Amino acid sequence: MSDVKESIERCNCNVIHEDVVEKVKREMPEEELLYDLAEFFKVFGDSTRIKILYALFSAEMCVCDIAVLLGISQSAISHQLRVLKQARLVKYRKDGKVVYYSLDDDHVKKIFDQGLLHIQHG
Amino acid sequence: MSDVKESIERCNCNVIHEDVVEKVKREMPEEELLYDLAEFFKVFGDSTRIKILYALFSAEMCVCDIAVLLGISQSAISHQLRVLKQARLVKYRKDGKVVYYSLDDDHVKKIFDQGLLHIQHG
DNA sequence: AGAATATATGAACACATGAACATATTTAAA
DNA sequence: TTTAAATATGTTCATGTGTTCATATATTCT
Repeated sequence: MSDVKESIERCNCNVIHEDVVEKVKREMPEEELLYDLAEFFKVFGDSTRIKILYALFSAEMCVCDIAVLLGISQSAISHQLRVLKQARLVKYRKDGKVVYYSLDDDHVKKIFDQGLLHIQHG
Repeated sequence: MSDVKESIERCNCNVIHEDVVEKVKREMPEEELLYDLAEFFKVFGDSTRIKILYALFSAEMCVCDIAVLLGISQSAISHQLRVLKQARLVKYRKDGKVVYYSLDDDHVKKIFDQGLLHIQHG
Protein backbone atom coordinates (compact mmCIF):
# COMPACT_ATOMS: atom_id res chain seq x y z
CA MET A 1 0.00 0.00 0.00
CA SER A 2 1.32 3.40 -0.92
CA ASP A 3 1.11 6.32 1.45
CA VAL A 4 -2.09 8.24 0.74
CA LYS A 5 -0.96 11.52 2.20
CA GLU A 6 2.09 11.52 -0.02
CA SER A 7 0.07 11.08 -3.18
CA ILE A 8 -2.44 13.80 -2.37
CA GLU A 9 -0.27 16.70 -1.43
CA ARG A 10 2.47 17.20 -3.92
CA CYS A 11 4.28 20.46 -4.45
CA ASN A 12 7.01 21.39 -6.85
CA CYS A 13 9.13 22.81 -4.08
CA ASN A 14 10.82 21.31 -1.01
CA VAL A 15 10.85 23.98 1.63
CA ILE A 16 8.00 22.62 3.68
CA HIS A 17 7.87 23.62 7.30
CA GLU A 18 5.94 20.56 8.46
CA ASP A 19 5.41 21.84 11.98
CA VAL A 20 3.93 25.12 10.78
CA VAL A 21 1.67 23.41 8.27
CA GLU A 22 0.39 20.96 10.88
CA LYS A 23 -0.20 23.70 13.44
CA VAL A 24 -2.14 25.85 10.98
CA LYS A 25 -4.10 22.86 9.73
CA ARG A 26 -5.30 22.16 13.26
CA GLU A 27 -6.38 25.76 13.79
CA MET A 28 -8.19 26.19 10.46
CA PRO A 29 -12.01 26.17 10.52
CA GLU A 30 -13.86 23.60 8.44
CA GLU A 31 -13.65 23.84 4.69
CA GLU A 32 -17.40 24.36 4.37
CA LEU A 33 -17.50 27.26 6.79
CA LEU A 34 -14.80 29.09 4.88
CA TYR A 35 -16.66 28.44 1.65
CA ASP A 36 -19.84 29.93 3.10
CA LEU A 37 -17.91 32.91 4.37
CA ALA A 38 -16.57 33.59 0.89
CA GLU A 39 -20.07 33.30 -0.55
CA PHE A 40 -21.28 35.77 2.04
CA PHE A 41 -18.64 38.35 1.20
CA LYS A 42 -19.23 37.86 -2.50
CA VAL A 43 -22.55 39.61 -1.94
CA PHE A 44 -20.69 42.75 -0.86
CA GLY A 45 -18.44 42.59 -3.88
CA ASP A 46 -20.69 44.60 -6.16
CA SER A 47 -21.14 48.35 -6.01
CA THR A 48 -24.82 48.24 -6.90
CA ARG A 49 -25.54 45.99 -3.92
CA ILE A 50 -23.33 48.11 -1.68
CA LYS A 51 -25.30 51.18 -2.73
CA ILE A 52 -28.61 49.47 -2.07
CA LEU A 53 -27.50 48.45 1.41
CA TYR A 54 -26.22 51.94 2.17
CA ALA A 55 -29.51 53.40 1.02
CA LEU A 56 -31.36 51.07 3.36
CA PHE A 57 -29.18 52.23 6.24
CA SER A 58 -31.02 55.53 5.89
CA ALA A 59 -34.56 54.39 5.27
CA GLU A 60 -36.92 51.68 4.20
CA MET A 61 -37.49 52.01 0.47
CA CYS A 62 -39.61 50.57 -2.31
CA VAL A 63 -38.06 49.08 -5.42
CA CYS A 64 -38.91 52.04 -7.60
CA ASP A 65 -37.41 54.53 -5.15
CA ILE A 66 -34.16 52.62 -5.16
CA ALA A 67 -34.14 52.47 -8.95
CA VAL A 68 -34.65 56.21 -9.21
CA LEU A 69 -32.14 56.97 -6.48
CA LEU A 70 -29.39 54.96 -8.11
CA GLY A 71 -30.33 55.58 -11.72
CA ILE A 72 -30.48 51.87 -12.45
CA SER A 73 -33.31 49.94 -14.09
CA GLN A 74 -36.06 48.45 -11.97
CA SER A 75 -35.22 45.01 -13.26
CA ALA A 76 -31.59 45.24 -12.23
CA ILE A 77 -32.54 46.46 -8.76
CA SER A 78 -35.03 43.65 -8.37
CA HIS A 79 -32.45 41.07 -9.35
CA GLN A 80 -29.97 42.43 -6.83
CA LEU A 81 -32.59 42.62 -4.10
CA ARG A 82 -33.16 38.94 -4.71
CA VAL A 83 -29.49 38.25 -4.05
CA LEU A 84 -29.59 40.32 -0.88
CA LYS A 85 -32.75 38.55 0.22
CA GLN A 86 -31.20 35.13 -0.29
CA ALA A 87 -28.25 36.21 1.81
CA ARG A 88 -30.71 37.24 4.52
CA LEU A 89 -29.41 40.80 4.42
CA VAL A 90 -32.72 42.48 3.61
CA LYS A 91 -36.34 41.81 4.38
CA TYR A 92 -39.48 43.11 2.74
CA ARG A 93 -42.97 44.16 3.51
CA LYS A 94 -45.79 44.37 1.00
CA ASP A 95 -48.28 47.18 0.88
CA GLY A 96 -50.58 46.68 -2.06
CA LYS A 97 -48.53 46.66 -5.22
CA VAL A 98 -45.59 48.27 -3.50
CA VAL A 99 -42.84 46.25 -1.84
CA TYR A 100 -40.78 47.98 0.81
CA TYR A 101 -37.32 46.70 1.55
CA SER A 102 -35.32 47.23 4.71
CA LEU A 103 -32.21 45.85 6.39
CA ASP A 104 -32.37 42.51 8.12
CA ASP A 105 -28.94 42.37 9.71
CA ASP A 106 -26.99 44.09 12.46
CA HIS A 107 -23.54 42.99 11.34
CA VAL A 108 -23.54 44.71 7.96
CA LYS A 109 -22.95 48.19 9.31
CA LYS A 110 -20.03 46.99 11.44
CA ILE A 111 -18.54 45.10 8.51
CA PHE A 112 -18.81 48.14 6.27
CA ASP A 113 -17.25 50.38 8.89
CA GLN A 114 -14.28 48.06 9.25
CA GLY A 115 -13.95 47.97 5.49
CA LEU A 116 -13.93 51.74 5.31
CA LEU A 117 -11.30 51.89 8.03
CA HIS A 118 -9.09 49.70 5.90
CA ILE A 119 -9.69 51.68 2.73
CA GLN A 120 -8.95 55.00 4.37
CA HIS A 121 -5.74 53.17 5.05
CA GLY A 122 -5.65 52.92 8.82
CA MET B 1 -33.63 73.29 -23.03
CA SER B 2 -35.02 70.07 -21.58
CA ASP B 3 -34.68 69.27 -17.92
CA VAL B 4 -31.48 67.34 -17.40
CA LYS B 5 -32.57 65.57 -14.22
CA GLU B 6 -35.70 64.36 -15.93
CA SER B 7 -33.79 62.78 -18.80
CA ILE B 8 -31.34 60.99 -16.54
CA GLU B 9 -33.59 59.36 -14.02
CA ARG B 10 -36.43 57.60 -15.70
CA CYS B 11 -38.34 54.75 -14.18
CA ASN B 12 -41.23 52.70 -15.45
CA CYS B 13 -43.15 53.19 -12.25
CA ASN B 14 -44.74 56.14 -10.50
CA VAL B 15 -44.59 55.40 -6.82
CA ILE B 16 -41.73 57.69 -6.03
CA HIS B 17 -41.43 58.90 -2.48
CA GLU B 18 -39.51 62.06 -3.34
CA ASP B 19 -38.86 62.98 0.26
CA VAL B 20 -37.35 59.60 1.09
CA VAL B 21 -35.22 59.57 -2.05
CA GLU B 22 -33.89 63.05 -1.33
CA LYS B 23 -33.16 62.22 2.30
CA VAL B 24 -31.30 59.05 1.40
CA LYS B 25 -29.44 60.81 -1.39
CA ARG B 26 -28.10 63.36 1.07
CA GLU B 27 -26.95 60.69 3.50
CA MET B 28 -25.26 58.45 0.92
CA PRO B 29 -21.43 58.45 0.81
CA GLU B 30 -19.71 59.40 -2.42
CA GLU B 31 -20.05 57.10 -5.38
CA GLU B 32 -16.30 56.47 -5.50
CA LEU B 33 -16.07 55.44 -1.87
CA LEU B 34 -18.81 52.87 -2.31
CA TYR B 35 -17.10 51.57 -5.42
CA ASP B 36 -13.84 51.14 -3.52
CA LEU B 37 -15.65 49.39 -0.73
CA ALA B 38 -17.13 46.90 -3.18
CA GLU B 39 -13.68 46.32 -4.67
CA PHE B 40 -12.34 45.68 -1.21
CA PHE B 41 -14.97 43.10 -0.34
CA LYS B 42 -14.54 41.46 -3.71
CA VAL B 43 -11.19 40.24 -2.40
CA PHE B 44 -12.96 38.27 0.32
CA GLY B 45 -15.34 36.73 -2.16
CA ASP B 46 -13.15 33.77 -3.01
CA SER B 47 -12.67 30.74 -0.80
CA THR B 48 -9.03 30.28 -1.74
CA ARG B 49 -8.22 33.78 -0.56
CA ILE B 50 -10.31 33.32 2.57
CA LYS B 51 -8.36 30.16 3.34
CA ILE B 52 -5.03 31.88 2.80
CA LEU B 53 -6.00 34.70 5.14
CA TYR B 54 -7.22 32.26 7.78
CA ALA B 55 -3.97 30.35 7.51
CA LEU B 56 -2.04 33.56 8.07
CA PHE B 57 -4.10 34.24 11.19
CA SER B 58 -2.25 31.30 12.71
CA ALA B 59 1.25 31.82 11.40
CA GLU B 60 3.56 33.42 8.91
CA MET B 61 3.97 31.04 5.99
CA CYS B 62 5.96 30.65 2.80
CA VAL B 63 4.25 30.16 -0.55
CA CYS B 64 5.03 26.46 -0.71
CA ASP B 65 3.69 25.83 2.78
CA ILE B 66 0.40 27.44 1.84
CA ALA B 67 0.23 25.43 -1.37
CA VAL B 68 0.77 22.17 0.53
CA LEU B 69 -1.63 23.14 3.30
CA LEU B 70 -4.47 23.94 0.93
CA GLY B 71 -3.66 21.38 -1.73
CA ILE B 72 -3.58 24.03 -4.42
CA SER B 73 -0.84 24.63 -6.97
CA GLN B 74 2.00 27.00 -6.17
CA SER B 75 1.06 29.11 -9.16
CA ALA B 76 -2.52 29.58 -8.06
CA ILE B 77 -1.41 30.52 -4.56
CA SER B 78 1.08 33.00 -5.93
CA HIS B 79 -1.56 34.63 -8.09
CA GLN B 80 -3.92 34.99 -5.15
CA LEU B 81 -1.18 36.32 -2.88
CA ARG B 82 -0.68 39.01 -5.48
CA VAL B 83 -4.32 40.03 -5.16
CA LEU B 84 -4.08 40.07 -1.38
CA LYS B 85 -0.88 42.09 -1.60
CA GLN B 86 -2.48 44.67 -3.89
CA ALA B 87 -5.35 45.01 -1.42
CA ARG B 88 -2.75 45.66 1.29
CA LEU B 89 -4.00 42.69 3.27
CA VAL B 90 -0.73 40.77 3.43
CA LYS B 91 2.91 41.71 3.56
CA TYR B 92 5.99 39.64 2.78
CA ARG B 93 9.55 39.12 3.86
CA LYS B 94 12.24 37.51 1.79
CA ASP B 95 14.76 35.06 3.18
CA GLY B 96 16.92 33.80 0.36
CA LYS B 97 14.75 32.05 -2.17
CA VAL B 98 11.91 31.76 0.28
CA VAL B 99 9.20 34.41 0.62
CA TYR B 100 7.26 34.49 3.86
CA TYR B 101 3.81 36.04 3.89
CA SER B 102 1.94 37.42 6.88
CA LEU B 103 -1.09 39.55 7.64
CA ASP B 104 -0.90 43.30 7.19
CA ASP B 105 -4.24 44.35 8.57
CA ASP B 106 -6.09 44.50 11.87
CA HIS B 107 -9.58 44.83 10.45
CA VAL B 108 -9.70 41.52 8.62
CA LYS B 109 -10.20 39.41 11.71
CA LYS B 110 -13.04 41.64 12.92
CA ILE B 111 -14.68 41.59 9.52
CA PHE B 112 -14.47 37.80 9.35
CA ASP B 113 -15.87 37.43 12.84
CA GLN B 114 -18.86 39.59 11.96
CA GLY B 115 -19.33 37.58 8.80
CA LEU B 116 -19.32 34.34 10.77
CA LEU B 117 -21.82 35.76 13.23
CA HIS B 118 -24.17 36.41 10.33
CA ILE B 119 -23.67 32.99 8.78
CA GLN B 120 -24.30 31.18 12.03
CA HIS B 121 -27.50 33.13 11.73
CA GLY B 122 -27.47 35.33 14.81
C1' DA C 1 29.47 29.96 -14.56
C1' DG C 2 25.93 26.36 -14.38
C1' DA C 3 22.39 23.66 -12.03
C1' DA C 4 18.72 23.51 -8.85
C1' DT C 5 15.06 25.58 -6.26
C1' DA C 6 11.39 29.01 -4.73
C1' DT C 7 8.47 32.21 -6.46
C1' DA C 8 6.38 35.29 -10.00
C1' DT C 9 4.24 36.15 -14.31
C1' DG C 10 1.85 35.77 -18.92
C1' DA C 11 -1.50 33.51 -21.85
C1' DA C 12 -5.38 30.69 -22.50
C1' DC C 13 -9.49 28.56 -21.18
C1' DA C 14 -13.65 27.47 -18.55
C1' DC C 15 -16.90 29.34 -15.74
C1' DA C 16 -19.34 32.94 -13.09
C1' DT C 17 -21.74 37.23 -13.03
C1' DG C 18 -24.33 41.65 -13.85
C1' DA C 19 -27.13 44.25 -16.87
C1' DA C 20 -30.56 44.68 -20.54
C1' DC C 21 -34.64 43.22 -22.59
C1' DA C 22 -38.82 40.95 -22.83
C1' DT C 23 -42.32 38.93 -20.35
C1' DA C 24 -44.79 36.96 -16.32
C1' DT C 25 -46.98 37.74 -11.90
C1' DT C 26 -49.45 40.19 -8.50
C1' DT C 27 -52.44 43.66 -6.89
C1' DA C 28 -55.45 47.64 -7.22
C1' DA C 29 -58.59 50.39 -9.55
C1' DA C 30 -62.06 51.28 -13.16
C1' DT D 1 -63.40 41.43 -15.60
C1' DT D 2 -60.47 44.43 -18.21
C1' DT D 3 -56.70 47.69 -17.54
C1' DA D 4 -52.89 49.66 -15.42
C1' DA D 5 -49.12 49.67 -12.27
C1' DA D 6 -45.28 47.64 -9.33
C1' DT D 7 -42.36 44.07 -8.99
C1' DA D 8 -40.34 39.51 -10.26
C1' DT D 9 -38.24 36.34 -13.38
C1' DG D 10 -36.09 34.03 -17.60
C1' DT D 11 -32.86 34.57 -21.29
C1' DT D 12 -29.10 36.44 -23.57
C1' DC D 13 -24.80 38.73 -23.99
C1' DA D 14 -20.64 40.95 -22.76
C1' DT D 15 -17.33 41.04 -19.31
C1' DG D 16 -14.83 39.48 -15.20
C1' DT D 17 -12.39 35.92 -12.63
C1' DG D 18 -9.71 31.72 -11.06
C1' DT D 19 -7.02 28.02 -12.44
C1' DT D 20 -3.66 25.63 -15.29
C1' DC D 21 0.33 25.36 -18.12
C1' DA D 22 4.48 27.14 -19.64
C1' DT D 23 8.01 30.10 -18.73
C1' DA D 24 10.62 33.91 -16.51
C1' DT D 25 13.10 35.72 -12.52
C1' DA D 26 15.80 35.45 -8.46
C1' DT D 27 18.77 33.20 -5.29
C1' DT D 28 21.64 29.54 -3.47
C1' DC D 29 24.93 25.92 -3.99
C1' DT D 30 28.51 23.38 -6.35
